[in-house]
Amino acid sequence: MEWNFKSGVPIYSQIIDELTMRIASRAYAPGEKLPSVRDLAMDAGVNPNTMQRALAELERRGLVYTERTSGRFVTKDETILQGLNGALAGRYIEELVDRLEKIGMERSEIAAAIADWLARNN
Amino acid sequence: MEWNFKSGVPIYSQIIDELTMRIASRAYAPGEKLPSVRDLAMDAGVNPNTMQRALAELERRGLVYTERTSGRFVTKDETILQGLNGALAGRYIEELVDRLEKIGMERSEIAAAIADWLARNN
Amino acid sequence: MEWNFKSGVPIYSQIIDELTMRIASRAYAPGEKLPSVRDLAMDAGVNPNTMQRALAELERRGLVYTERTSGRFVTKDETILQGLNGALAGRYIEELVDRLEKIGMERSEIAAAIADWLARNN
Amino acid sequence: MEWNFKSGVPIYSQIIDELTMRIASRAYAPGEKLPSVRDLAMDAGVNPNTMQRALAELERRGLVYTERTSGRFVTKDETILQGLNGALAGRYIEELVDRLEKIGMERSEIAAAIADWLARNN
DNA sequence: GTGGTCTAGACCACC
DNA sequence: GTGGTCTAGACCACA
Repeated sequence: MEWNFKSGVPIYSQIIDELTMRIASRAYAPGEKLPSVRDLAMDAGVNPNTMQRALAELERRGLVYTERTSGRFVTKDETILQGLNGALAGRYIEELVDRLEKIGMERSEIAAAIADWLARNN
Repeated sequence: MEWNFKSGVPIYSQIIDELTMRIASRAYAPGEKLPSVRDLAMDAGVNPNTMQRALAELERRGLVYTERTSGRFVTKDETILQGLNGALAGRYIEELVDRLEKIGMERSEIAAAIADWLARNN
Repeated sequence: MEWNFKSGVPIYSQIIDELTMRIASRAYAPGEKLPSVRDLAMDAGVNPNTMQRALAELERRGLVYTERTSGRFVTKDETILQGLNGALAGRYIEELVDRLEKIGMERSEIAAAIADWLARNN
Repeated sequence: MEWNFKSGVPIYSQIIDELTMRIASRAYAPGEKLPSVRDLAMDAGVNPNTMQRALAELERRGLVYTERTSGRFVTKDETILQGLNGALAGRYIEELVDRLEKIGMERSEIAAAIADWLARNN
């Protein structure tokens, strides 16, 4: 697993994104115990407090839950996990469209380009 | 314009990507004179040698050309600029598909999700 | 049992309140022997002198009595215990009304809100 | 204004409660600029980070909003402020009922005691 | 000046 | 060992 942080964006926010992605992709499976805050922090090369902050936010969003003395676990709520996929997909698609519009493509061209790409790389 | 570099990826390569994007999006218009290497380097907060290396590569790719005594200019070759758009678009689309596959979506779901998104955000 | 002391209020006074509450709620039953001053002090994390002062005041109020050689006991006088309930209830109710007035509610609104709450949580 | 913190309860959480109360009571009026994080922190005798955390939570709840470089302001959204009153009132009433039940009173006695108190102190 | 982020290091409760 | 809280102090962007 790689932890590449862009400058100019809060690290804790990038951590949230990365962990969200791992949960959505089931790299961290539902019900699975996450590494400890300290381990995750060391792995990512950040301060435990920073990792703690990211995990607290994930908990607020219902993606993980805390078992006081034994650790944090990925939610088993499939409703949340499904919604997660939809939300992430939407964000990613929007980012693509933004990028393509930024280089001057119209919505119709974008749709065509994607359809074309998918046809050629199926 | 922002210069946010990810760690773990060669800076000069990220510079190439950024400048390519600016040329493709016509932020640097065809025939326009680019800022000096020194200015670009300072702006990006990198060593001038690094910026020089990136520009040399762009020149090799035909995106810019050097006027010996007066500086570097964006190519006016529309064929190249058009091809650039296609290439960039392809890379972006591929990245999206990768991301969506990473969170467990099938090609068919991906196509559906994009079509859906475009329909809802037209 | 928890002993959480607010700063800014004399500890012995908070101890009196807490013990009064325990007696009113029959957590310390009528006629029951209280723990020793030293034990109570250790449990509350205060100086034995402080606990002693609080117990003396409870004795003055007739809530406990001292059996010279065997310790302190909760009063068995039901009149006192009943009065205690009334007094405590009055204090609690007053505190609630104060709080609600502090956030801008009128007496009539307060009465309505309480009635409403009791109806919904019966 | 007093800042008395109970031990055993996170300070930032008590700060949230206190500030919520001040907003609900219009001690901090809608649209009013709050003191700076640093000033509030000094006033409460806590670390600025602790105050920051509390304010971030209030912002998440929509009670305050941030104007990047000029400070934090109380929301002007009357809907939120009204809802706040209801929520706070509910919490306070529940706490009273809990207390009275703890000293052995039945719901019917509680209702009677409150009605009685209000009648005597109108 | 403002809010926001990050780190380093401490201490606590829980089991 | 686990998560949670708090402090002290630094640095940044913004206007």
